[in-house]
Amino acid sequence: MPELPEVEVVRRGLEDHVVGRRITGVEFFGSRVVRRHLPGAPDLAARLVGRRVDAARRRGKYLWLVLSGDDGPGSALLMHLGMSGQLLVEAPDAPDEKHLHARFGFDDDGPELRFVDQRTFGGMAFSELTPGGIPETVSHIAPDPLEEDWDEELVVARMKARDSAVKRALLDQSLVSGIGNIYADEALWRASVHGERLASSLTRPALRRILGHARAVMVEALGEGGTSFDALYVNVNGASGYFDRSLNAYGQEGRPCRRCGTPIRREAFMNRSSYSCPRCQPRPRVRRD
DNA sequence: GAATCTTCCTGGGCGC
DNA sequence: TGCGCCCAGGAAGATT
Repeated sequence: MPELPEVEVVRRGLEDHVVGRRITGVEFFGSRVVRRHLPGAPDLAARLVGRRVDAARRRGKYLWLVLSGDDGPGSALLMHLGMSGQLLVEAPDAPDEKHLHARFGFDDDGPELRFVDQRTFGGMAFSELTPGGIPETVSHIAPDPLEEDWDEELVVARMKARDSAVKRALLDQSLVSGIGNIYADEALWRASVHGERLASSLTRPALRRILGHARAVMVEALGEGGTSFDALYVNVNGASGYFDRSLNAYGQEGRPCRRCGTPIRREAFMNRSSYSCPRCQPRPRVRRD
């Protein structure tokens, strides 16, 4: 599924193939893809037609296309890929995908942009931008570790004040964005910390280490993800090479830990799964869910 | 106000 | 073969 590195690959693809082009046609298939745009699909389409795409930006797993023609901070088409969303740049005569939800045509009659989503957790909406250039509807989302103005010390301080499990804090997008279940497990494995440890019980250096590992693993994934996509195909492919070769914990149940050889365990956590090494990442004495 | 839980959704994989 | 169930995931909104 698309995680932050994959979303960044998509953003770069949009920068290459969509920015600078003027939208001339918009089609939505079904209403679910625009469920966060309360005025509905016709309203969203009307807001987009005739607008040029000036930039493609990202925070965490949110993507947005900055639209031309506004005074002030501007406006954008905000998108989230959810679990299975794909943004594809394709020839207009290419066959429709089974789970096609939206199609955008441009004034140069070149490749169109399509939003395809099997599990329909993804979606899009129109949003005004704040003076800082962030869509208003996601202004509560904290910066992600790959942003230039990422303030690690601020995040460490806020985590230190958290009376909840450190993995829960890592997944809280208002604290730090872009870290999903996979990268949370990988960062905690690298730091040799169990995800149910209370964030407030960890030392500041330990929290720094965890955040540093989260950033590092995403940078490494971005490096690999960036090479596995065709230039004309803005793709999202969670099953690409990186996941097969480089994961140390996530999805590795029963396989030997690459550090100590102990079989990786899987545990239920927050209605999903957590993977960790029983020896390197001992569970805290008092379990917190 | 903070922390936690529920809900949304589809299709692959599995057991029977 | 076909049916039913479980699981995966992010984030908004509801609940504690």
